[in-house]
Amino acid sequence: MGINERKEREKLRRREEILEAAEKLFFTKGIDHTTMDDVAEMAELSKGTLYLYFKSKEEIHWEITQRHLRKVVDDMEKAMKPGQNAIECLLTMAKVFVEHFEEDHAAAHSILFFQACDLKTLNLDMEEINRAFINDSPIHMVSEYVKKGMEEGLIRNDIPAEALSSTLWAQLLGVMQIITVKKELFELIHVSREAIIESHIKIVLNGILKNHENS
Amino acid sequence: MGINERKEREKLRRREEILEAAEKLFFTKGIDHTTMDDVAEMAELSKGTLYLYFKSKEEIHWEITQRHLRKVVDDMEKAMKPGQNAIECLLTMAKVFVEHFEEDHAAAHSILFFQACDLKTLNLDMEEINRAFINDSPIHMVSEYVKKGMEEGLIRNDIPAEALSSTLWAQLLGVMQIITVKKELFELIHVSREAIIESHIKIVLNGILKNHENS
DNA sequence: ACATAAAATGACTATAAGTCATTTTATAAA
DNA sequence: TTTATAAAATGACTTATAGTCATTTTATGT
Repeated sequence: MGINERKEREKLRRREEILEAAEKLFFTKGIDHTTMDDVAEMAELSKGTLYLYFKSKEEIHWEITQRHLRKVVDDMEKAMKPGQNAIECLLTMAKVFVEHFEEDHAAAHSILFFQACDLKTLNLDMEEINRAFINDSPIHMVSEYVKKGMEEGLIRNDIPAEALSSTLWAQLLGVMQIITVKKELFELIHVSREAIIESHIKIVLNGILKNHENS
Repeated sequence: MGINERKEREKLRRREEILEAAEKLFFTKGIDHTTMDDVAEMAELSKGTLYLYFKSKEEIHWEITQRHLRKVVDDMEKAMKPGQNAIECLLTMAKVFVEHFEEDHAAAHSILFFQACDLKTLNLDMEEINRAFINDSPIHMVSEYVKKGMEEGLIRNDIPAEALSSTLWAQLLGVMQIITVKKELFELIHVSREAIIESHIKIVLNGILKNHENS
């Protein structure tokens, strides 16, 4: 009785189609200006059907963001070169992340939206939060290399690895957010996007390196 | 003919009343759950009247946020003690800012909202942006003390002061954002709010201090 | 061919921002 | 005091869009 299996596949495929339609629209007209009617039309389905596959527009948005983040993690892993030390790895990761923001504005917008979005309003269950943030998100990879860096004696070890990693992630997102949404402001004060990123990297690098004077 | 002056005062007063009503509601029921009808009722006016004084709900929100930021700057200035060096001043400022976030959740929410909000969607004119971000915002004060710190030889001077200040601000906001909206996530991985803030301060402090080995 | 369950539909409801023709109020002029 | 006019205020209405649900269509098994 392979019919149920086939139906299951078809349901997943339809889900995919909806996500693809939504992603295309989010990319071209922006999330805020994409309505559920737009998504339904693009997916060649009725609006009601969308709600059989997703419980809200936000859930669609959330799923697409998760994909973007998985893609970033994937690209980060590909960019790693053997023989790099932990610091070099972290710098590579930051570079890949920044490039993603430049190359895919819809992805950037999505990631920033959920970065700014209150977890409570998403009412995901704990398992989903766990999976999304601990396993699929770059924050997990940051944590991995921070630990490695501490073991290698390159990164200061007077801050717990989890706290330090979360902080690095939060700081980078803060920087990416401000240069993305407050672009005009920085033009006004003649500070370029690149200058801010460079400044961020310099500060953080200096901030996390083990100080050989004191250790 | 003092009538026009009196009318002008009354108009400003009414504007104030609307902002006060809105702020009260934002504080008690949150911005998202406050409708313009709510504000109108609280201000004992009709909804139409609100739109004679503000062009949108967002404009009311924006004005209230500006007030919160001015209050923060004010408190920062009060907290300064004579004889503090630039680094101590910057630490005091960070402390005051963090305390504000703890004490007034509505203010925190407002500030984070506009931090995440695209400048373009606000369509403010350049003058207003200038006033808001360059004059009234804590970022200006950060910049002032960063420059002082560079002159005192305490802060590294291989990064332009404006870029460094903007970065510090962006990083701190990124950290405040994540600990505010992703509280549950950090509970899950057993990292406290305080641990993240401490970690942030340590990294940044170490990151901006002039390295006496290299200079 | 028929019965049943699963999937899909789209007209409908709900909510809330923003508008505008009309009414009310305050001031100035006759 | 009455009347004309401008300023301020009103609230019913329009618009936009997320989300629902009774009904219809399609697919499967008997």
